[in-house]
Amino acid sequence: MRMIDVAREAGVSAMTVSNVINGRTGVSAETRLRVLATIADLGYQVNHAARHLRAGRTGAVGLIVPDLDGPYYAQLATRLARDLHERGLHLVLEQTNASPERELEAISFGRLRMYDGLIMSLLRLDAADLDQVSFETPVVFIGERPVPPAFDHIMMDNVGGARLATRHLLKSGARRIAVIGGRHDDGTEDMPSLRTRGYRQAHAELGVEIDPRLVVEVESFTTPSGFRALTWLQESGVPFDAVFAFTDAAAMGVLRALADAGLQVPQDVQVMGFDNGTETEFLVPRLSSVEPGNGAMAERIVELLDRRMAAGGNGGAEVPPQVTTMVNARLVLRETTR
Amino acid sequence: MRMIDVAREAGVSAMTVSNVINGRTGVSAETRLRVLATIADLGYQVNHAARHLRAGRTGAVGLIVPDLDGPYYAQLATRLARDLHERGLHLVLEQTNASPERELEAISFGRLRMYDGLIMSLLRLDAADLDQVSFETPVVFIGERPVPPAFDHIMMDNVGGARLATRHLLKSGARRIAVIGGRHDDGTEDMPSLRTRGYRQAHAELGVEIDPRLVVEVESFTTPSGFRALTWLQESGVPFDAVFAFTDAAAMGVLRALADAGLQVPQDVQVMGFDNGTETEFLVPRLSSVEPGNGAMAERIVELLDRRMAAGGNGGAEVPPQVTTMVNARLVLRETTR
DNA sequence: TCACACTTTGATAACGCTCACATTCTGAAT
DNA sequence: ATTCAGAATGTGAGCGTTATCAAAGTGTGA
Repeated sequence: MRMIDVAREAGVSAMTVSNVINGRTGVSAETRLRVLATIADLGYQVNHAARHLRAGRTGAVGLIVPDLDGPYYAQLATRLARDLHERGLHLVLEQTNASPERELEAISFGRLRMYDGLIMSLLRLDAADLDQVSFETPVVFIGERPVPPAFDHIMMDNVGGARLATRHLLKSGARRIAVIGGRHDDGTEDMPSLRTRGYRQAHAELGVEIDPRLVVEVESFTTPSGFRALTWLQESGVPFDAVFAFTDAAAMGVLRALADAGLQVPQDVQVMGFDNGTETEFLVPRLSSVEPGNGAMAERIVELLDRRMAAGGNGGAEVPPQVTTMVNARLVLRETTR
Repeated sequence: MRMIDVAREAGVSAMTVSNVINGRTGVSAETRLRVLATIADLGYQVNHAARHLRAGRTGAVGLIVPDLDGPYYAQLATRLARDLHERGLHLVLEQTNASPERELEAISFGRLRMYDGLIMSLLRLDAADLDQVSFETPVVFIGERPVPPAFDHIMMDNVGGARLATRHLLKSGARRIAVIGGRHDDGTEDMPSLRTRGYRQAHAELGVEIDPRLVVEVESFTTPSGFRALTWLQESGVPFDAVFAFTDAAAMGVLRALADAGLQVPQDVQVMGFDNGTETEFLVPRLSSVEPGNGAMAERIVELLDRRMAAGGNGGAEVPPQVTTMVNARLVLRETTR
């Protein structure tokens, strides 16, 4: 079943059928109706491959994320899929497992051409690696790795959110806030560094000293990782009266480790997460968390991508690249804080 | 940059380049090396759209699931993506939000052609709806909805797993086991009915009566749904000494509701989940669960799909459709059971 | 009646690849 | 030398769509 078959049946040319299907102007209402009826009649469906080959459009948007088993990206994917579906686009998922090779592979030219647009969360690659890649495909980067200036980039309000969370803990009496995923050096502009910066700012503002032993670096921000980090901290004998975990997933591991240690939350130790995922509401005890504006962020991503897809490519003069930092982080206080 | 450009540069025809790229026989080692060198030299990448149009292959496998924000499908997707990647295939995700319209849309002919193969988890559609759809694309169904006999179908050991779980609860002294997601009628062959059947079998074997009020039907198997179900049960005043939730996600909601009610787990009430997701290990208390053989299931899915993709289509005489029921369900006992 | 603008429709040629088949080459057997 | 099998390589067509531009149809004013 090809377009030409529909055309023959409707007594028009393939071009007219194409025009009807793509909503182009220059088709009389009468013809349009006849063609539409024939399409419905024959149950015709366009061949995406042919359209892609000829027109260079695929109708698919790639989302490249480090993992999907954690709650954060799965929830982001769900939101994005919904928003893109409204615009007639598909979401195709690729996982990199946070490996630089897989990140590079995912943005390789051949792969890129599979998509009309790309939403990419980098964890390992940085600007230098990206410079080699010439993006004709519109891309929106999310996350905190530095990105070449030609690209759209959306970041959470990491500093602000972390500052807010830390202020709250300090004001509620905590004086020794362990930070799971923090960084000792403030050199890089990645998520851990930025959130640590907010943590430090809040301490500075309220005049509280930070014991560097409270800053626990971790390899990943998963639940097992959070569990291990807190177990290690506990065993190392450093006293603490609050824990700020840089993701909800890690906070879940922290809660588990605290329960194992027989510590009461929030009486003995307060706990704060980051992301405000749907699961926080159901943990025991319910996790207080930083809501970074997840819904607004997904909308903004799709909006930026749409704009750039309409324009054609990245860094064009017509559509200057946007760097958006979400600024609406707020706290959602539940049972793990006083 | 086209294949013909590589061919010209290497002093061969496009067909030879194609043969090299696709690993076909009939190319001398010398020529192959020269072509490969030229490809690397020019940085050539095949155009998937053209290949797809001409050869009818896409290199992509679709996974159609009701949701991704819950842990179960996200973890399944992660496993599948890994196994498929090993075979040079992509995983493309589509969510149906458990709506029949979206399920039908996902298996519509036009969509199907985007994929070399499809892994489909049905929740709402049944055999009658599927009969209308002529599948040329290889499909493997997962989950418990009945499926036309022409298709491959993989099911968990629902009855066995539920029986195992219920036996354990009964043997550890429970006499009033609430079942979240159970079915009162045993008519349909879907997941809730099958697991309820295992629950009934275990009771029959050990000669324990079931109070029908303990069988709580739910709309979905999410955490909020589990929470609501248990809250409702609690408020309705029906006594119970154990809860068997048909998914870990629902069990998580149950644990939260029990904590709200001030009930101790497992002293007052034992809790058992199903799926043995990665999060069970970190809940407070750690959730005992039925491990249905998730890893083996993902492998089996890919294996079946691969076989059928090699063969061409569904229900062919050469490759008779397989209905596989995984039989290796086992219990993983943690802290929510005695 | 004719010229002219404007709207609607159609013919043709790609897009880049691979299938089917044709051709050339190699070396051993006759 | 000649034949021939088998391996290596090339030729040409066409997958289904859409961009371009040409052609036909429609109506208006001189």
